Amino acid sequence: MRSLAPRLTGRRILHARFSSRHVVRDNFKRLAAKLAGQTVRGVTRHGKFIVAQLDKGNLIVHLGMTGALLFDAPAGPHTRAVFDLDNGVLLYDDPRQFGRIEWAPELPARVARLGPDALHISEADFLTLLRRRHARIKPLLLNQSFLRGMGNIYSDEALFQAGVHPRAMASRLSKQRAARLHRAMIDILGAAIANKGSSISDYVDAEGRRGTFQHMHQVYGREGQPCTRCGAPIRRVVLGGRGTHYCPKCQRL
DNA sequence: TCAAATGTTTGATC
DNA sequence: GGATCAAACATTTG
Repeated sequence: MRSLAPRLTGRRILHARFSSRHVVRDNFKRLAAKLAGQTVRGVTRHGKFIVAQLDKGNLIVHLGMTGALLFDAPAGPHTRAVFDLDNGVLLYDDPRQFGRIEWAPELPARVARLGPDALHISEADFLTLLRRRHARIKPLLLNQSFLRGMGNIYSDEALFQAGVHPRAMASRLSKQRAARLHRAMIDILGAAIANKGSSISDYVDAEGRRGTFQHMHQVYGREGQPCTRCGAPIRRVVLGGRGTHYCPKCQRL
């Protein structure tokens, strides 16, 4: 977002073309026709969705797990969309094709009706939401209908910082622990943004630069390595189908 | 060589 | 309605 918005806002889309049925569910030609000649009036974020407001309607992009929007990069084997702009070319690359590109006159319900943003929810509201849920906290943090914006890495890191076990029941968290988790989410997301994200294998921003937050991970990807706080080996389990990393000593159930 | 892992969402099923 | 799990896909790693 930080590198994308300044570069894209105010630009005109001259022409667009697509090559992935997975990423683009619409008819390619129909979507291209919707975009041609339109100017980007603004770029906003709705949880993990990127929304470019056009003269008419919105171009909605989700990067999935491996998607990337890149300015003036050479097209490669995983280029799924090409946007010719009046100031260069914007590519959408996505090896696994879990990402999505679509156009809509208004935000579709599944984008508009996500939970509150993890970066903006108040401590009191967060506590209220947690109280209503009979679910383990880690998978719940990943549920975008509950809270928008948290991904797998940052959920593990926030739970570690807050000292909360990933299997803890949301509704049973004490007010103090919920407050610590709220603080940790905002801290972790803020630090990750400041460090331009976590480049595990191939994540890059719109200018093609890798992030550096991966060097600051305390638990994610550190299975078997000593906890930076207590020295106990970091454990990896699967919760809700996602790899989950935590310190069994610092994060008690 | 092959099984398992990877940053996400959805749709089915209970 | 809510919780849980498999599936969509390509590539890397052990």
